[in-house]
Amino acid sequence: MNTVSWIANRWFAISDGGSNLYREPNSYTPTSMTLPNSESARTALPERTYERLRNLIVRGRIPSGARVIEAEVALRFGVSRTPVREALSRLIHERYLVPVTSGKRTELAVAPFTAEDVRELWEIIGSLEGYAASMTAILPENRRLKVADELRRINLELRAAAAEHPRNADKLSELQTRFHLGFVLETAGPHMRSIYGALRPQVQRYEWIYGTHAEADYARSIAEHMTIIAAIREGNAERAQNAVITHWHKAISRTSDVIRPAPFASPRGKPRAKSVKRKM
Amino acid sequence: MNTVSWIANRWFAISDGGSNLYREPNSYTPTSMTLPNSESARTALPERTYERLRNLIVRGRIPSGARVIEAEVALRFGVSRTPVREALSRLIHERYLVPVTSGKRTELAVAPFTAEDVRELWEIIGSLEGYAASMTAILPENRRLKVADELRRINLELRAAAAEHPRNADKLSELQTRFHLGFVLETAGPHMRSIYGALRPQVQRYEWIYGTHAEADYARSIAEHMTIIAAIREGNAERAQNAVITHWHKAISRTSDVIRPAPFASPRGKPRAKSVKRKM
DNA sequence: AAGTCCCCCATTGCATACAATGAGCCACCG
DNA sequence: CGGTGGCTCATTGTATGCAATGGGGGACTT
Repeated sequence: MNTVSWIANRWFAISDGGSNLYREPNSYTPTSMTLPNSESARTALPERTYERLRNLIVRGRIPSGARVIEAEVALRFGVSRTPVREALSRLIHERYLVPVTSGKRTELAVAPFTAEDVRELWEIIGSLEGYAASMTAILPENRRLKVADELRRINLELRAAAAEHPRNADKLSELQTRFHLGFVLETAGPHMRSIYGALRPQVQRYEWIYGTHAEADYARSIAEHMTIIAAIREGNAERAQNAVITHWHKAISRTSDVIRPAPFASPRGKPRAKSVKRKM
Repeated sequence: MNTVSWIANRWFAISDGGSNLYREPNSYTPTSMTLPNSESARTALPERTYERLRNLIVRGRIPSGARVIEAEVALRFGVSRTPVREALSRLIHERYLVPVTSGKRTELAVAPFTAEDVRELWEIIGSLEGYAASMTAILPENRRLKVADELRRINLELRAAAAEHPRNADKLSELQTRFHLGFVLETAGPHMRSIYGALRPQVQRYEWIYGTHAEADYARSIAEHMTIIAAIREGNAERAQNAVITHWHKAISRTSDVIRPAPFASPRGKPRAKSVKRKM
């Protein structure tokens, strides 16, 4: 009765970018969206595993609702379950993965897309970016102008990418992310980087899905970006903050409109791996 | 030259509250600040370990700068290193712990108090709470009034606690936290809960230290709280948001003033545990 | 054929084993 | 007596072992 109905099937044969086995025709090399993390993360493997998995999720390679199994990831990535476990734990806390079982053992699946998530995430990121934009707008003029120029460049790239046929969802969502990183990182301290770095890819995940819809509109978003750039250029903190918050508010409906209510469940019962063997 | 100079000594013989070995005379039973986390966290042990450690840090029982050692925690808590590792990883990402080594092996210490942290944390939490307060202020009148009454009750408790001699830093920081939780949780979705739940105890940690200073002022803070309550009561979203943001801005200087620049380093060299043995 | 029960195994949770690293200390040398 | 280089062990990083759980499918009954 309380069954989670959106659990999808397995995600096999997925190109990763991490282990460059295969690169899709329409692929776009990600600029390692992980923020320049001053002090290096704890270790290599858990961090790397986290990034690879998150990239797969954000860029739709592991679809919403798919089960994610520790041993399977470990096998595919060629590491033991321990670092995978650490990565999964982090992905749970950042809400890329959600538990799908009731009992003690927690089985995991990629979080579904929901309209409530859009509203909440967009509001939160609006607040944070609004503050960041206002801080950026009061930087010394030379830095402001440099940021504005960079943002303008990215925005033009975005316009070009939106005009392509077919569109490249990887590239589009990546450029949108880079635009916002462009002014947020300018003034962010370590806490902001940490929070924003965990949150922004959540948004990017929705942007990616948005980009796969043929009728997706980018013109309005690009125009709103220009307002933000102008405010930063002229050094008007309040206007910059308002422009950012307005941008995100307007984006809520644009995005919600193309979110499918819920992906379908698997054909019969919950799929279980046929056999996840040891390293072989 | 680049040595981390604030690494303090070990934290032994610390009362926990978790394993109720010993309760200090001036102690205050914490209302498990962990947010009501709808879907249960992954498991028992890592979550529980995380909470216990975070509580020890927030309430000053493991002092800023102290080394935290996996095996030692495991021993003291009576669990294996695996769940401890998961907890530590989370505490790192939420910036309660920081790496103190340069090489590959990451040794950990409790994050130092810094004035930059205060500024950044207070600004971030101000943005988030400002939004939350504005949402709370537009709730239906009956709920608003209920929230306002609850906030008023907590604020009076806080005033009473501030008048005690000697003051109880545990109780004071706990009440401050509960005041803010009082309106944030009212409208928070899962993402906000997750972010705020990781961030708020960081602030509480500073509030705790603040509370240990005899000359700490609470009157102004309590008065600002009343402004917030009034705005929520009358349903004025903009005023509520501004009241909250102003409150946090004013708190920045109050708090920074009592932050010692840096705790001192250990007498000679970095202390190492004499021997952390197996379960015995 | 439909229903029910039970057993099996896929998967997780936790503990432990093993390898690697690098900081301090001691011995030795100047 | 001060410097220095190598050794040792405290501590972390990763892998693996082992127990527990519970969902699903197959076997059995009717």
